[in-house]
Amino acid sequence: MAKRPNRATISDVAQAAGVSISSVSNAINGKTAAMTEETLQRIQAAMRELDYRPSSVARGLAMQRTATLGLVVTEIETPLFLQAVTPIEREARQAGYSLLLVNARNEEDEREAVNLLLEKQVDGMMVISTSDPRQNDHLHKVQAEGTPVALINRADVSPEFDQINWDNMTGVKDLVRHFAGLGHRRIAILVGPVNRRSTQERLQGYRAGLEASLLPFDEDLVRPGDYTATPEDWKNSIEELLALASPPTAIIASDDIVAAVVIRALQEMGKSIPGDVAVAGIDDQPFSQYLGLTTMQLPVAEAGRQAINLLLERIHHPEKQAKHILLPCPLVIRDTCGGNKAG
Amino acid sequence: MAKRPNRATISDVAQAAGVSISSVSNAINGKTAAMTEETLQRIQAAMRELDYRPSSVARGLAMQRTATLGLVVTEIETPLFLQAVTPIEREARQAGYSLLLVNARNEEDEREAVNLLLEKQVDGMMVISTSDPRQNDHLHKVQAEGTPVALINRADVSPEFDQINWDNMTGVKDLVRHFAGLGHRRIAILVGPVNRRSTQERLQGYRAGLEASLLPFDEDLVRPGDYTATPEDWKNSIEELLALASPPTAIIASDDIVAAVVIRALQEMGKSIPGDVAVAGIDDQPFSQYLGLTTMQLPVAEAGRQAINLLLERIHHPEKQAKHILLPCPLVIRDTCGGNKAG
DNA sequence: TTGAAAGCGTTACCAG
DNA sequence: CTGGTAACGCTTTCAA
Repeated sequence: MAKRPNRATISDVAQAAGVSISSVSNAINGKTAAMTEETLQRIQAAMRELDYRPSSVARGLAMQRTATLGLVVTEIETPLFLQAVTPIEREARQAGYSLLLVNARNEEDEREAVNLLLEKQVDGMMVISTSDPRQNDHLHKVQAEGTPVALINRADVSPEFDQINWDNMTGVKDLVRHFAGLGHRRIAILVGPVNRRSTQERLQGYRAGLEASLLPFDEDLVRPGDYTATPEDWKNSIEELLALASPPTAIIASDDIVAAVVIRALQEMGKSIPGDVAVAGIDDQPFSQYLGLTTMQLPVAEAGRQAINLLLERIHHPEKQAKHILLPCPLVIRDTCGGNKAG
Repeated sequence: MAKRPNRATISDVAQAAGVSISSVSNAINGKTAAMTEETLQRIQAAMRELDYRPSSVARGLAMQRTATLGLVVTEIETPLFLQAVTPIEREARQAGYSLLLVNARNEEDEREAVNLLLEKQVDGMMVISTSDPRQNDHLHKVQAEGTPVALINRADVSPEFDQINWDNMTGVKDLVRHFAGLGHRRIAILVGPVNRRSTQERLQGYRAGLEASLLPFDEDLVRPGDYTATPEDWKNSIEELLALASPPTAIIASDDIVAAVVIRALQEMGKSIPGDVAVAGIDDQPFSQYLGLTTMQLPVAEAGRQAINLLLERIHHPEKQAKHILLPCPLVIRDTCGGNKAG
């Protein structure tokens, strides 16, 4: 726990350059308008000489802003949300901010995480999580204390937060209509945890799609699952589905990984894809393109980009109203749904 | 850019509790041994009352340590290294540290990133990157200034840094021997960028494996590629490989994604896997298990875990010598190599 | 155009 | 056992 060897401070630089601390400070912060060329030169030389690096900690204390943003990510089964991290970090840094990353494993952990970020005095924070219903009172308090918050995939009803959400509803509706357009009349859907808002929206989209295609809704074709369901569970679901008197010719999986499992299961059962059964996923994970998987894209990176931009906007203009953005989930048509070149 | 409404400070608490600032500070930091129960109670009550949260910025300035660690990740094509982030964050937080995440897009960017972390006065930093040959002089300077550095996948020769590397050599050797043991005599390998150290090691492992299996080395079976090679490029490679007078019966892909492409290409050519051609990947990405892909695992999460533990160790005991750890890359035998239940 | 000095919120040392 | 007070490194205001 040894203290680090003292690095050069602003006063060292001032002394070396033979000027006052304020002048060095001004030089650092580009308030160079009213400064002799010579002084500036001397200061810069001294800084280089001493390998001076300003302390953002001290600066943070003095200015009451840290140039740091917080990102809280709920740890989920698939590393899906991690895809938002890279673009967020990029935009943050471009705007002169650093990123403090915190993982939250559950709701209580999230509170702790938020608290931590508050102690670190971040200038703003983003929270990305699954769409389970949650309490957001701690986040309201954060905003009340003056730290802007942007939410991804939370669908909080209050207009107070900047928010990005995905249009699961329309996405799945489009998917169903696409299948219907391909001639499918029995379209099954595997869904995740029912309490999750995304699940609800997808089911709505499913029904809406059927309706728009003049297809009847059949309870038997909806298989509830869970993100913790094992591959075995999903395989069983598939078998039951295919054992139906009138089995589905198309299956929408709850995510791309489940889709991959479904495809394997079907192949093991000797079914051809999409010949016997068409399949689509949800997510558009990186590997999906290599599977030729048709899927509904969840634009995670885009969500991150938009979230941080909203956040930055509001940090700079706290008086402006928060915005809610509903991101479209485009269909990515590849091979597993048929009708494509690879048919 | 409005200033945030002033939050309660330590002196507010002191005033409210009718004690001195020092006492509050002591209470916060658990130096509660020599304190009246009553004073403590009063202080705690005041803290709760005012919703007091200590400022880590101020504390950082006073203590010259920020309880923050930096993580520099080179942005790579596949999000492979992101798998290290979650475990690193977890361990960091458990140890009382926060994580500042910085993405570096290239070498120059890395310098900038490191500088940023230095300004933020992190107590230590980790760098994870591809194994291209690099200059590490800036990192040497960081350590010289007293900030410990741990490296993942850099294979720097100097003993000065804590380091985690993967034993690509042995891993690929094992893979080759596994194939040989299955009766394969023509084993092809697709490799990434040749200047990358991992590529070199894998080629060494490849040769060593052949030798150990008494198999001849055949230049034709080594297909150099590039992480930027398109799926088309890899398909062409496969076609050329299969057009050989004596075509391979087993293929080791340069990573799991390439393996997925290879598998698709083979399937499109009407080959069965592993019946006609066995395939293995390198990485063990999350999706690989759903493909039934046999692969050489790159224990990324484990590398992260070990790196941060080394780093923490050295932060607390700067006098101790840095350690180098070579992490084994175990084979994950699944279906695509044959010989397994799924044959 | 430059400099002195007062904060920023904590910790840590040293008297009382 | 408690309370002053001097750092910590920087920004900012106000004089000169």
